[in-house]
Amino acid sequence: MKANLTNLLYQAIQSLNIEISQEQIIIEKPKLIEHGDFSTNIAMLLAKPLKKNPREIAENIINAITQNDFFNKIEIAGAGFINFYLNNDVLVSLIQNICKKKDTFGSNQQGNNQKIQIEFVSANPTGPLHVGHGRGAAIGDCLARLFEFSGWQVTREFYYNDAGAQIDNLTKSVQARCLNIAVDSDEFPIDGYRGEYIKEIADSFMQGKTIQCDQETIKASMDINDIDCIKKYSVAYLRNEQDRDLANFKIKFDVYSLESTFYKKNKVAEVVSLLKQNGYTYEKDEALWLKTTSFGDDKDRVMRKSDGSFTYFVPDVAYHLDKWERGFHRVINEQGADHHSTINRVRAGLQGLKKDIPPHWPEYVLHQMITVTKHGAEIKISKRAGSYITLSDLIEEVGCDATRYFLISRRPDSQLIFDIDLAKSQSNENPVYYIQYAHARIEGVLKQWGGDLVSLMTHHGYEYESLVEKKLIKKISEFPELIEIACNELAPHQIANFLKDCAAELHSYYNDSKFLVEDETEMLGRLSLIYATQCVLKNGLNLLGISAPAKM
RNA sequence: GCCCUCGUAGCUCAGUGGAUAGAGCAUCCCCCUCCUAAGGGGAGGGUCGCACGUUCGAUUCGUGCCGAGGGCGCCA
Repeated sequence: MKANLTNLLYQAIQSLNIEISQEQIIIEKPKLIEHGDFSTNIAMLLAKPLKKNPREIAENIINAITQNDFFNKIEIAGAGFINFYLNNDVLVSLIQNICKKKDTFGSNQQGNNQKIQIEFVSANPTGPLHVGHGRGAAIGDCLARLFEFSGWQVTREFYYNDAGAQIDNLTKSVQARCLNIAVDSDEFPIDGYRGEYIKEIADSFMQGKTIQCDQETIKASMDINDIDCIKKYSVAYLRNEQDRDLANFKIKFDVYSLESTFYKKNKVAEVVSLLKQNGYTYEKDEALWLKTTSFGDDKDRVMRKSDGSFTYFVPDVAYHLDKWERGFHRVINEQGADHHSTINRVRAGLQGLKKDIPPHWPEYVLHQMITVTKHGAEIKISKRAGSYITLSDLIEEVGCDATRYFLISRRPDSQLIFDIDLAKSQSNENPVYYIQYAHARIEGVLKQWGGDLVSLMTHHGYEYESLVEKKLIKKISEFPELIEIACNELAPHQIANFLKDCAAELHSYYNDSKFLVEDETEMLGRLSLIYATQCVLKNGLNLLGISAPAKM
């Protein structure tokens, strides 16, 4: 429709002998329905070069517009905007098109079936997932759904460190708890993990239980000095717990990548020697450094510590080289903003390999911190995890749907306050229920009607005249454009906001008009509009991973 | 000190180079003889952190300052 309009304007302006390129014509969708379905500011842009009053130019343009099949009203407004109003036939076909496309309405083939990998959560198995992981999970999964809806072949991936210093730390903590050393005792490891879950793992280990993880069965040896077994057992225990939390959050990964595999397959060593060979490293203070300053970093970074082990970003570079070699020319990493310093290092490492990897590959979406409040006060402590609120705490308190909604509904780069009271105790006023209720209400009407849905795709003769109808039609027809924007800007929160607005328009319509009326033309016209709205709500909720109930 | 993100209504947050800056919560008023009131209609509430610049037009872009959070480890 936009292209049609651009073309229409282009023809008109050319016929006035005004020099212009198609790209200069910007079509907007006015915020207010009173300003029409489309508008353009072209007359204002032409005012300066033509040295003419913008309203006068607008008038000339309107007079030059030839007959067309789309608009029944074109007028000048404000400082020189030209507003276009769609005619009823176009509105009817917009609605019927949505009803016909149903589940696929809003989807597109922008991705052209190319591969994209989205890495998210990537929590190390050293404790239960916290709310920050939850935010990452919601954002990452929603991005994945958005890209699938946009014609991409998506791989969801989870990377974790199963070897480094933090795992040793976990092992020592569990061992200390096996020995019944209190967490506040001087004998407890200084940087040890102090949450209750460490005690649970220790107890379970001392009872000689077995754990099933990644097709491997691990039996607790009950031997306090069996460091290797404690390590394997603890990691498996926590991996299982994280998987359970993610499953409760309706999130599934396609691939899990382990840091240790990049050591085992010699990939880390290969990366190091390649960087050395390309002249991007030097020795200093018994450590090996990477010249990240060659790629815009403010200082060089240590790759190999003086104790001989590598810093975390070296295997990360190996991992990303692996992603590249697996054919993912588009990769998005979703992580907490506290990790933002890795971006430069990983990209610098990849550039240093001289493998023709683009400088801004991979892409990153960083999310800011979350504050959880209850009864007006911040809460920081959960019993099991000790120092933080877990994702499962949240899901248990407010449910999966509401948790997902609140974690996705804000821009990733703004700090977010998760108000448990709002999400839970005032659940009647909750946006997620508000949206779901709109969907269920429509279902109720359609069920009561009980007619053939096909008749909603072929009806004719009804005039959409009321303001509520026009606003609703405008809203739902913007859905495909919204998908493109959310996908291009990596901004899934826009879906949540859109759905809330869409539900609001529906509720207004519901209160304003009766659908199951005597007049068949009237009934079918209105029912087709709410059915189209239901399709949009359902598709949108699905992109957020939130259920669309038929009844509430 | 340097780098990144943010600063919009009492609170939580959207949004935009253009038309009267929006929503939810909270406050106040009104609406079920009627397809689900988990709903709707209305009222009040704003120096879009501050200043300067670019522009026909800035809340949006740029610079500086102030404030919040994060990063500046041979932690991840």
